[in-house]
Amino acid sequence: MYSYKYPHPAVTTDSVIFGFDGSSINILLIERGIEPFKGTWALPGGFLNLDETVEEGAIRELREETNINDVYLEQFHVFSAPNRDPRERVLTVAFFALVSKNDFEIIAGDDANEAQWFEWNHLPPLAFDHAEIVRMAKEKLQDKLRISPIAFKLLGREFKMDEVQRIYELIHEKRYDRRNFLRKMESSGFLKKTEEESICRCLMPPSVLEDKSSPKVFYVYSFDEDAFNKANASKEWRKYPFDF
Amino acid sequence: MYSYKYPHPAVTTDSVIFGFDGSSINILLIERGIEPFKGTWALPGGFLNLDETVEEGAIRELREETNINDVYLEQFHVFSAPNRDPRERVLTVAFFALVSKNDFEIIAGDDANEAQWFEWNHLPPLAFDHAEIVRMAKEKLQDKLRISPIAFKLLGREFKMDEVQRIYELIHEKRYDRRNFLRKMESSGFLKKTEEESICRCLMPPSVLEDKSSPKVFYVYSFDEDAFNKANASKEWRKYPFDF
DNA sequence: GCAAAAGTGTTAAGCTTACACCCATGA
DNA sequence: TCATGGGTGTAAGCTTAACACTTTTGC
Repeated sequence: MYSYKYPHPAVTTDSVIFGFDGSSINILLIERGIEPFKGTWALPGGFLNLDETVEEGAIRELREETNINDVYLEQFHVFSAPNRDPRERVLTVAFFALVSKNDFEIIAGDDANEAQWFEWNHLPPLAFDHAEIVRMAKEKLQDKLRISPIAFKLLGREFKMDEVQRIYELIHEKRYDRRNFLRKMESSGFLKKTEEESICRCLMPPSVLEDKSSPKVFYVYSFDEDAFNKANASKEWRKYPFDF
Repeated sequence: MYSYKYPHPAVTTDSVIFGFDGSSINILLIERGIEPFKGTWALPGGFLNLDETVEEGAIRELREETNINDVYLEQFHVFSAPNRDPRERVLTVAFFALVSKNDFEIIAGDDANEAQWFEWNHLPPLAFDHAEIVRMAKEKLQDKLRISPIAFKLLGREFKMDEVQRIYELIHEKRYDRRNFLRKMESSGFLKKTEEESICRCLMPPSVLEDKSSPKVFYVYSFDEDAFNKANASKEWRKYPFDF
């Protein structure tokens, strides 16, 4: 037992993991294996250890519960309604994470029966106040997308421009003109167009590569994170290259 | 004594209160009356009660420690390094608040020796990790200022346009052209220009009002919060009317 | 009287938006 | 061959940025 002179709340972290699969945005949920809300879908997360920061706790829980490692993670809000957990006073620090869905093999662990992706507009009923947490995560993601090149964290190292456009369209719930989108994105100066030669090697399935009869060329891009960080530090760039 | 099966961190709230006095931005600090860091300046804040949200806790602490009531308050980050407080594991939810400095009479209360405003670029050494908290608060304030009409919370109900401009210049550390600033601000559509007649009544000291010899007319504005909220809800407005 | 602040328009450059056709690919 | 996706340019409208002089006020 741990005793304190004054009452202390329990503290958890919960993570809204957004995963893009090339055509839709998904959120990773786990089915709770223990009470309360046993059998209900919930955000991955859990109690904070006393020797770790909330960031470290969130990362650990992701690894333990879903087998997801090494992702972009950002805290966005504390949810603290006194009765949000029926067991005791539990305050949660909410994070969102962005991943390329296909980069991970999801494996449910620990006190989760199952871990599964859901299309982000068709989530099942959620435990606790997790629906509210998801709602706010979407809002914060939208805001953040406008001012930083966060979209690329939903993609692999190389990607086609229309995948980027799809992400912006899904998050902002808006359609964009293909040519205008391309032009503005390229003019940010942080996207490298991969040499056409290498394109075939990178993205085509082997069966296609072997057929030398046609070029099969598409432009493939990668995000130049170093260039961005340098420009960002010196504050010498257009106000909002990623505001669409 | 309060006992738990698992260890729980203590939870506090800390608030960075930005106050504008017409020419500079200030931060309200208290001098700690108790150990640790007794006699050192620190952000107002304190331990969370178990029957209140973090927002309610932050508001209560402000009232108790500084006599500030009824302000705009927004949480922006959780600071959770395991050793940030020498006493025990303490995790803090940081808020920032915006006030018109002259609206409040600051009275130190509780476990504070004194409460005092400091020009925000000349703060004394701070207790705990409060310098880091202030640093991040300034960053978040800058971001938030770009996308929302938060500047007006630093001003009274009526204000002159150059006060608004001064706020933007101080926060973004940048000078703006007076005419361009005025034009863009007015074109947001959310500023009401007070009738010139009423200006004399509102802002002039009585001694000046009695001297009828000259008009003493300045344009005075107020922010139309209702119009903004309505427009904001319907999402039918220019992308960033407040991005300077 | 003099220094400081408030009022006021125009122009050029840059950015955003709208729009249509051709070619290659895969079914 | 037909539907789909990917590649490409231009013109109009809007927003921003740069710029100076006059009047009023407070000292």
